[in-house]
Amino acid sequence: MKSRFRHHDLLRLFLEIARHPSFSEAAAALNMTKGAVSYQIKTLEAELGMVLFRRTTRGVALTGEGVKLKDACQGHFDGIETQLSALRGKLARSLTVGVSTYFAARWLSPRLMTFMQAHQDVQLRIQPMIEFSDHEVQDIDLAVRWGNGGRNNGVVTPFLPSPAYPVGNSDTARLVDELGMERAISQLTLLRDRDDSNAWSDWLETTGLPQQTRHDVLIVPDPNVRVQAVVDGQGIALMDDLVQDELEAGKLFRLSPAELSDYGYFIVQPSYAAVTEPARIFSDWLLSQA
Amino acid sequence: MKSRFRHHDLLRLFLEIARHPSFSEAAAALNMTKGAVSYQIKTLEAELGMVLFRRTTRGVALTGEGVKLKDACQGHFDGIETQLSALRGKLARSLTVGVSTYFAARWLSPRLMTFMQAHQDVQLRIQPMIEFSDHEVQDIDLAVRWGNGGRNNGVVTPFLPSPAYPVGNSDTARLVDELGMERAISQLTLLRDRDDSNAWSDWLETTGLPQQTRHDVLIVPDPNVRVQAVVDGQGIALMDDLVQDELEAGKLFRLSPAELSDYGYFIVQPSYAAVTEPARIFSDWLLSQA
DNA sequence: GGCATGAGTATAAATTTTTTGAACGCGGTG
DNA sequence: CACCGCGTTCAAAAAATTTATACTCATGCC
Repeated sequence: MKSRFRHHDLLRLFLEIARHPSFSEAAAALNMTKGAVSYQIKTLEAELGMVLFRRTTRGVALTGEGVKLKDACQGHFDGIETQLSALRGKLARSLTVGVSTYFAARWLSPRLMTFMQAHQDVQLRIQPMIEFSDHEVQDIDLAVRWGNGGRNNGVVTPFLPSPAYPVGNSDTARLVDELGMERAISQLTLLRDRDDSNAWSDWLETTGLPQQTRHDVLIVPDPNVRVQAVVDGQGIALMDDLVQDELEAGKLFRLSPAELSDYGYFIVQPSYAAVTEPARIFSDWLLSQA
Repeated sequence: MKSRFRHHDLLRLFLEIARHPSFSEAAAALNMTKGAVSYQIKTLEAELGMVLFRRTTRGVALTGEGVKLKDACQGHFDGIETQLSALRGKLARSLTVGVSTYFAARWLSPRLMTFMQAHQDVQLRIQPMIEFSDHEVQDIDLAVRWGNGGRNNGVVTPFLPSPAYPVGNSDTARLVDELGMERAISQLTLLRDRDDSNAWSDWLETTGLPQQTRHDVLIVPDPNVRVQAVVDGQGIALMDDLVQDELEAGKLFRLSPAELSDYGYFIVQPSYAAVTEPARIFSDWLLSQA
């Protein structure tokens, strides 16, 4: 238990040195001094309790034990390095992007083809993501988040401004028409995206309407589900221009001209993830598409 | 090419740390501080350009990449360590002893059985050795050499004194009888064991006979061959009591009472070889048999 | 809700390991 | 017989690792 796994680098170095006919040549090839090579091999020999090289005045040659050791290890180290570079390579060309299904379906999907064609070498995975906290357990390299940019840990870059405004179905819209927003809102369920989201209170502040402590708020984290809930008359929600289709089809109605103008989509580079080349590329592409 | 193979120990350490649910626990198990563990993993992550662990406030868990890396390396490292200990184990129980065929046949052979029986776990190999310089290329752990102990590089232990005296066949013996040693010797070929051996000149000095520069010396390195050459009347040689059989059979005759009393057999522990357990055991056994 | 707990991290100092650079000894070569 | 190239050695320097300590943060327990 005294020495804890401290000889694998030495073994790897030994394999390299064993390829040369002398310590001096090996040292030159490896950018070391011959003294260092001598020291390292001496250390390894002591560690293993065997003599690996026969020293002569013209150079060195492996002993029988040296040859056996070389044969025993070479394959394994080659294997490690092969798999390592395979992993590195695969990693260097793959990218997992966390997005909501809402954003994926309504904005990303239609444009994705152009990215795929321009960067066929990038292995892209679109990972559905509801809660932000999910990325921590899903090994996401990059995320696209909706909101006003706050409350994210990582590097946040705004890329697609998309003001949010309240929408409702036709019945709701009629109610707002009849009673006016201030009275109607007290009768409607406010659909929220997160427990701690302050989107509604931000919006109320924007309009000058009174803040209200309410009990009937309903939390529907997934925007697609939230849209459907609104269509079904479950309440009203703050949505953005990505519901264009529903607005045009008459399934949803904008209830107020007031909007949260600083809301939109942000690229989040999680603080725990390394900034890989594909992440940069995808990030740039997103910005170019906004 | 900047970093030369300096991450295999880190990988091995990573495998070990990955077995624990937290850096703190891993650190305790490995006799390190958690700071050291944190530092090492950070180093490895930087080296590989990937994040291996997800850090939470309760501990750590492997990321997807961490799992892949672990799976990729575990087998290879296990393989290395298995083969290493196999090699170490085999080595620790094997022993190659360099001896002349002469000594092997006439002294060692008859006694070897007792050693084999007493140490059945030692894998013994008797390596024929003519020239001393041979051991350098034959990975010999221990050698038995004849002579007066000089001219060996390594630790030399005298173990079997065996004075050398001149022997000849019956014709030669008769010649010496008739002419006396001093006159006879000038007519006889002196068989030598090595080019640079001074056994004959040592002997001549012992007897007080004049040194002679001669042209007809014949070098026969192998003692068995030398014995045969003497029997065949090729000349005279300095031999020891291991030719007892030939003396008793009347095939050889001792030509003079003068002998080289400091000659005999020596155990040589080559300076380049590690002193292994079996080498020590065999060495002790030799001494006990003398 | 406050606060002790245990996790990973950060930092600087201490310690250990490795490398360097300049002898040196050895042995083969011209 | 001097020279050259090679491996070794040694002290000093440099680099790496470990330690000790403090810090942040989320969790769990009153």
